[in-house]
Amino acid sequence: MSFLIKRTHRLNELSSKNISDKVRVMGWVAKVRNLGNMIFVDLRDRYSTLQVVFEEELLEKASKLRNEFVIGVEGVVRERPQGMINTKMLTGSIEVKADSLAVLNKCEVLPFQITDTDISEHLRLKYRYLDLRREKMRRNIIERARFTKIVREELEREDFLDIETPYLQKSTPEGARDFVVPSRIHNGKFFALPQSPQQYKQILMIAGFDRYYQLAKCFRDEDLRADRQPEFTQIDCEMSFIDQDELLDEFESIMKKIISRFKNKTVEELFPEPLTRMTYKDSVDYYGTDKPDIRFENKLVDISDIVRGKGFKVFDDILESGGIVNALCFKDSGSYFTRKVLDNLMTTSKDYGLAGLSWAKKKEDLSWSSPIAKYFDSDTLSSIEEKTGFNKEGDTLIIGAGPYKKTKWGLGGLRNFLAKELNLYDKNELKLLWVVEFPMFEQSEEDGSISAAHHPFTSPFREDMDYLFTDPLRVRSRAYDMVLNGVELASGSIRIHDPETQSKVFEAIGLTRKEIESKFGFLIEAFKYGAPPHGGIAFGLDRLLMLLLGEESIKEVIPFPKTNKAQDLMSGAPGTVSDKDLSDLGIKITRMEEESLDDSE
RNA sequence: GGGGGCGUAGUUAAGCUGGUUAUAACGCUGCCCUGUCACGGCAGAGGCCGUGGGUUCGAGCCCCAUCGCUCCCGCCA
Repeated sequence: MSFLIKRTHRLNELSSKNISDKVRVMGWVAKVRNLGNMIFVDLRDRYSTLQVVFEEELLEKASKLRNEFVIGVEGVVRERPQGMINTKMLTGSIEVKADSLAVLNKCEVLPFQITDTDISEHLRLKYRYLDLRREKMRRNIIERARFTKIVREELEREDFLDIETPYLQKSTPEGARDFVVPSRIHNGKFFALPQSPQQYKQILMIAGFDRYYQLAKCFRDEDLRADRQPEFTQIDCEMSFIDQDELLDEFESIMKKIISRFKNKTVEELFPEPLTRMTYKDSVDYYGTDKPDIRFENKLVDISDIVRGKGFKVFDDILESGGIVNALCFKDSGSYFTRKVLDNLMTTSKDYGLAGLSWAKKKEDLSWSSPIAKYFDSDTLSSIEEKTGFNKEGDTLIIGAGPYKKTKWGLGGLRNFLAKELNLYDKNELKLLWVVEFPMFEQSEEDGSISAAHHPFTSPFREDMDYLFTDPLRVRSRAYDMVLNGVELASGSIRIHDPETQSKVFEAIGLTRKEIESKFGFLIEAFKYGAPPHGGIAFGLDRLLMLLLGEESIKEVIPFPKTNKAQDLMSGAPGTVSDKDLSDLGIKITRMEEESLDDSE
């Protein structure tokens, strides 16, 4: 190619300022429009798209071009003729008249068109490199980079220090299943990939790096969801010499700045108010979840005391055995809640773990249309109206009754479901809040065992310490979540920093002294050498981006995600390893599914 | 581990109550076309209807099994 042209131009650099310039451009053929004696090619690179025009002696060569060929073109930038300006294109007022054309690489018949929007996820993941050429994915990947840059800048502005922690760690007994890595040098022993850099970041606090952050890859060997991948990225943070309120203030401010900058808005525009700090108890009471979506009101209203002993046996039996009766009021929703919808809702409610559901609708004359109204006198009905706001024509009341937890969480699920159906919120609104005062422990429904609700390094409320062994479920923890539009965005806690408390908590979750020593001995040992008070938080980067970009799945913001069966369709991972590697590792496979023997796919 | 949805040309879909040669759009191949930008026109190729079994005179359609993808529950400190 010509030595007069020093370099290849990025397509977004070219504009009407370059008219008459001789330029070289390279990229992919996005579209060919062959008019016979004139061929237009839309050329695409990472930055933009540009129309290239082929005429005369280049016609024959250009007529062979197909979608996704990689080409290099030298030519002259010129203005498009009058009326031929494409306002949808960044470079729509200009074009390049080609003087020469080099086909740098051809492209086979594509498994899908780059411009297609409705491709099966299977194909997209198998040909991820093609998928990533699509406009939306290209934008998402670029936006991800822009976002992490803002994250780093805002954290570093507050003196957070980027420090790496190891990927090969010790396996821990608590929490999710570990991805395990066998050790060759120590046959029979294993590393685990980190579920989070939790213990190392606490050690960093003890080492004196009072503000740490890391964009840390984390690994959990659990089943996948639309918002869950086996490896994902967290904005992992830890800081010393703070109490919970200071920490929440600090991260509230940082996160508001990060999101606002990313959205090109001011903090005042996006988050005019300080964030609500809702207790876990209130969150469950009013929203039936620990991650409430507060873009819409519709709180759960407890009407247990109103209906108690009024002669409706179903409710009375439930209340007598310690259950509750709760209602959800949807204003002006009569046209949605047809008889058919209400019947279907009975089935839907079972998906959310509710045993049953009742309902009431306000008729034109403000009387009740409801299968249960006949059991109650008018005083009771008006008490319910007063407490729930069920008072205008077209209002609908959804009533659930049963054990406390099941009923709250069930109605909470229904609340989200119905809000979506009824379009009760603005999709573009961002509603952040804190949920605080989580319980320290939770009890397994299977075997009744006690485990840490957050993780066992979380500091319990000092005033609840007395219940640690007598009534552990009553102990509250200094753990907190940041919630965005009903999605858990971040999770953190003030940590334990003295060896005695840490040992007690390990004991409370049933670890023996020996287990504590072998798994966490180094941490307890470290606490003995001047551990500062500290706490931290970790934000799910993928989830946050998913919400900010309006995507439904984190696969849309991760360059190379796994399928729901935790496979990489492009590379075929996971695969088998050679017998030699296995024997080096001292590993013998005793049970192997037949399909995994055949690694050819 | 459990439940729901989907599987038909390269792709996205249609295919009625089981009935002739399984449709369409985009893509692909060839020809025509000098201002297109969803270019247009003409002609054409392309299918083990995921796979295996069954019911039936007859199956893309019904039944059973199986595989794959996907969503949800369990699980995810």
